[in-house]
Amino acid sequence: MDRQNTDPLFPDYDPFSTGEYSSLSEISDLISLPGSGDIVFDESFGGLPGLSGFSTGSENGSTQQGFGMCHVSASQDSHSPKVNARAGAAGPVANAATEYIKLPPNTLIQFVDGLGQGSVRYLRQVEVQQIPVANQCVTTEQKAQPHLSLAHSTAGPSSAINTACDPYIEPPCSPNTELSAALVVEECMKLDPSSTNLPVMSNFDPQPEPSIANVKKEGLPRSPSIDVMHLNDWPGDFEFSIRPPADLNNTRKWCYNEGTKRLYCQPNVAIEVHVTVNNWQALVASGATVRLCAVFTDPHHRTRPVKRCDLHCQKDTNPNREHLIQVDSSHAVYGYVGERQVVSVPLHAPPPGLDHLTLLVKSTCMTSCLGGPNRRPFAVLFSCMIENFERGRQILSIRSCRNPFRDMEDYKRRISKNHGLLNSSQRADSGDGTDAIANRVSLSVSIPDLESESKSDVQSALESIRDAEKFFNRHRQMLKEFDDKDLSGFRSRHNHNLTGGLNNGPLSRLRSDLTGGHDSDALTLSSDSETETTRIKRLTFVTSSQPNQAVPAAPSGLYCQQVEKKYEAEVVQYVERLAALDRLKNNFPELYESL
Amino acid sequence: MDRQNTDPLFPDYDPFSTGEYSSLSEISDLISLPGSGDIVFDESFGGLPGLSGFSTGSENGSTQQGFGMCHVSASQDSHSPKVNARAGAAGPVANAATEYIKLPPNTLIQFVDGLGQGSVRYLRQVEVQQIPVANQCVTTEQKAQPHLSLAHSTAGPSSAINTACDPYIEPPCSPNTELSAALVVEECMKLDPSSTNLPVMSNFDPQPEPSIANVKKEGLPRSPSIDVMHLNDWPGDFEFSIRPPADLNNTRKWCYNEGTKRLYCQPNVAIEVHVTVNNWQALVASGATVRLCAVFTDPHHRTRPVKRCDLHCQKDTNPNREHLIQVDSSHAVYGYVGERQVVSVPLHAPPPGLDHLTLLVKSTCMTSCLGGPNRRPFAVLFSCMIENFERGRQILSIRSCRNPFRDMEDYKRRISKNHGLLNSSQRADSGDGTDAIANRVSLSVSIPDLESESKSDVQSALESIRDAEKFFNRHRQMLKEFDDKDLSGFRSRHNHNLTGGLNNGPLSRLRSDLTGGHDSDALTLSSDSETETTRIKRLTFVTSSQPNQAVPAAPSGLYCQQVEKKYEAEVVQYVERLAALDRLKNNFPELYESL
DNA sequence: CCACAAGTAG
DNA sequence: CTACTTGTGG
Ligand SMILES: [Zn+2]
Ligand SMILES: [Zn+2]
Repeated sequence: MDRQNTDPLFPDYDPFSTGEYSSLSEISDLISLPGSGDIVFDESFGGLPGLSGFSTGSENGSTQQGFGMCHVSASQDSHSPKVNARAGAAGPVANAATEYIKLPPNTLIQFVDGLGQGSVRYLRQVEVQQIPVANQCVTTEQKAQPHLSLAHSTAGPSSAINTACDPYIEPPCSPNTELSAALVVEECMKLDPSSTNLPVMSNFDPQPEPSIANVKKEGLPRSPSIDVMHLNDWPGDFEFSIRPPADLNNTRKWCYNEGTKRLYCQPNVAIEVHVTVNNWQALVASGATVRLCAVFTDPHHRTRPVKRCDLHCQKDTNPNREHLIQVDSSHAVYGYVGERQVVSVPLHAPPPGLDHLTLLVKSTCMTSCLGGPNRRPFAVLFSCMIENFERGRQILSIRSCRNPFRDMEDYKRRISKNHGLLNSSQRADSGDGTDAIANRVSLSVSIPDLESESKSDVQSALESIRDAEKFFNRHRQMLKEFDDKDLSGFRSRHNHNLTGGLNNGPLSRLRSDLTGGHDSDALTLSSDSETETTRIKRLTFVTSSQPNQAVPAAPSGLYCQQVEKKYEAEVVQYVERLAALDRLKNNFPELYESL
Repeated sequence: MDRQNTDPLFPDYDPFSTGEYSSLSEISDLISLPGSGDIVFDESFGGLPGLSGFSTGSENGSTQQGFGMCHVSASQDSHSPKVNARAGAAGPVANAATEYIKLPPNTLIQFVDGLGQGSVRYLRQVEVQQIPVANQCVTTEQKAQPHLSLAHSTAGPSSAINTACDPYIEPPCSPNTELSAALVVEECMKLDPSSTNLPVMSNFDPQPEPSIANVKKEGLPRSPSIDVMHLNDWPGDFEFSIRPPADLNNTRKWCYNEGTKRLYCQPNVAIEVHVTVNNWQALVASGATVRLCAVFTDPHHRTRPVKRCDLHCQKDTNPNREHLIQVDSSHAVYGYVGERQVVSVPLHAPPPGLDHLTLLVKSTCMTSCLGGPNRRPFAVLFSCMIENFERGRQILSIRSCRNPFRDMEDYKRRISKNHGLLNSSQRADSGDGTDAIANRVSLSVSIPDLESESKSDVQSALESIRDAEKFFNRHRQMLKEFDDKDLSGFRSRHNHNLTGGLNNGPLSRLRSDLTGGHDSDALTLSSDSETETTRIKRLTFVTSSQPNQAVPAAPSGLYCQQVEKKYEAEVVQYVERLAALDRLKNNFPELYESL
């Protein structure tokens, strides 16, 4: 995976050029690994194009503010130390099971452990492999040596049950894995992820009796560290839950995808979110609040706080203008937990007849805002807080954009297309589409025999349709360019003829060319239903050098189109596409109508 | 022209809602017009969505920094005062001769004249009409009452000769017009611009003898006020001129459009610009410099300084990081003229054998940078400065973007397309393209008879080609959606059958549908050159209910394609497009090859 | 260099 | 809602 520097402001900076860097073993000497510890990537690292930070869970297993750490495990082989860490790559990251990014050279690595700290500038590029979540985090040489569990309390987000969450959000994983969604840093070497797979320890624990006082507070996450590593719904003892707007949406300002559980909304448009718990009295009496906090769903940016972009922040005049996520309520309290913006709304009993509270939640920036979310998808973490302890959480994935409906549809399309392409993406591609004219021949009706094909029927059908798309795409492009180029060049040369030109001038020649000479050249099209009165004067299709010929009579119900032989391939292909579509319409109307 | 609020951050704010505002006459009472004066729109005005400022020339007739003023002329009728002003509307503005924008209500208007100042909040919406440049600025009721010339010196930019400039740049206009490119504010009333047109006073003056000392400095623009209202080339006494990179460009980082005289370049990529004068000795001896200053080409933003965007400015670490336009030279001096960033490079004699100096000019932001140029095209004003007097100027229109080549081509395309559409845009459009299937019929071969058409031949040909484009576009879109939707729905329902399904299962049914049932249904295609060995097994085109029929023999050189009658229209149209293209290729190869 | 993403305008 | 614009990624 070659990642290029595409930063518009530093086009000449190549963070991944090779040849001048020392080896990883040099690094290991420099930092003289003491066995295990943490590596901190400082701000300068985060400022490098292509990478936005580096972090890992700390010993207490929870979140990390700002730029993170790498947990370092000393390898048995002292010559090839390995680093367990999370790395953040800027920009969208594919959901592939295994993903490699590269660390730019000259990254300043600060090493921290119990004995003190040091720093080292890492000079050589390195690849970072993302190990799928819910797999144990191990290094290559360490033969699947499972880390011992740190024995978290049974309560808390990591012991959640609800696994249905946004696809961007990693499924819940065992708290035993000290570093979930971990990355293995190693020197230019890719691992087969299957070799490092470990069985997932699913420690499902029965919920204790819901109560305020009796809960073991040591086991609950304390407020100053929001656990952003486990973005799974966790109703908790009080069955805290949120209900996104699941109903009538007459405006075009937001929409909700039930399948992906993602809310698409325009910025600064408040969305109703219903909050329910199982014991309003107890919670209200205890001063419980709902705390909202934005978190990047992508694990690579998980540890970075989600902020507003500078531009919109400056334009805003509200006192809470720094806050990306806001709640339209006079009771809303805006604050910070570390660098993370949070807004809290005290719980109060819902009005009689209702079992839920309604929060008017809005995002004040767009997911795409540069300098803010910066195209990184994020979610809002709804936490039920009692005395600064989190007693339940719910995730609402949010995409704040100008065209919510369009984007939701586009997303669905993309997903289904990716699914369709998954198994057939490796086939030999017919024609690379560099030259519309020259390649047209190669597109000629080379539909493989489906009967003897080893590929699945659906795949073959899909490829056929995809070919059709390419085909039309190419023609469209050609015509477009023709249109543009033609007239710009043409008009400049023949501009004097534009009005009142003679019939034998260049323009009339063009006209004649376009109409095929004169109407008597036109092929009469045989058709048994077209009447003379409805027939429109048509352009002819034979070249002017081709004399008109008698048209063979078409069988009833069929239409016979005569064209020059050189057009045969294209016409065949075109008609084939038409027919395939039509057949699908007839035989799978439910599929077709969904278009 | 209804302009809607599309600011993503204030979607609910409607600056143009009506019904709650007082009338313009109320305003007139409040400000009690003293005859004439200036109205100042403050920062809060500029912060409103849809408008970026309001300004006019002051009494000395030159530029205005920051938010500008309206010159107010008391009307004879005291009940309807009129305001002459320039208004700046955010966002791209069409180049139409007459353009209306609206002033949002509650705009704070500060009135300033010799007697003092006052302010008023203007409560009612107002329309502002842009009068084309080089027209006298008059108000409606004032019957074309020409302002007396302020008698500028004959030297200076406004008396320039060179009128060849970027299309975005307004042509030079007479200095007599106190407010060029002026706007007339009036209450919800549009004017016929022709009724206010005044004859343009073209005061072309012979150039005085070139010299340093003898020039009448009072007539030359002094440095603190850069004249941005006349963005035309003005070589001046010393024949100051610049030459953009007119030659070999092997990189893909920039390009130059000779026709529009616009430079397309990536940000932070230095471009060679050659500077020539007719007397190096005199200029160098007098300490002359070349001063570069960015100016928005659009008259609506002309008076606003061009700045870098905050994001890129913050990321930069150079001392000159605030400067959008930079010169790669150790002699470059960065400074400000008012709010405008300028960079000056002292002139020195070119090396022997050369007649020009080379400046390495670069833009550090993109034209599209939000918070900076913000998609507003700008140009670099090259001024030959001697003792803070401008003695010559040249304009270089610049577009700084990521894909210079693509954008240049796109621009050419757009221009030529607009030209092509200019006279035929009012024709009844066939099919609005909302439904691909339903509208396909309406697209059926309705090519008008070119012989009897009153439109020009070229226009007709163009329309035909454009129709073809639409046609292909529609098909492509349909196929694309079909592709996407089809498999997503299909796979979810038939996923269990994807491997090892029986031949009579749903998949085999789909396959059969796609292949037209079985191969024996295929129409054999009559063609006199296709051999059996090269023939590829084809999908069939008739529906399964349609029995196979004998294919009529095609005439030699022709190919006969039989299809169901319902496909007739589409096939006819398709073939027609093919043939039209081909004919153009044969008869106008020079046009075709330029594709 | 192409396709996609996503804001913007009519 | 459609088309266009324009940065981004492969
Ligand atoms: Zn923003
Ligand atoms: Zn910028």
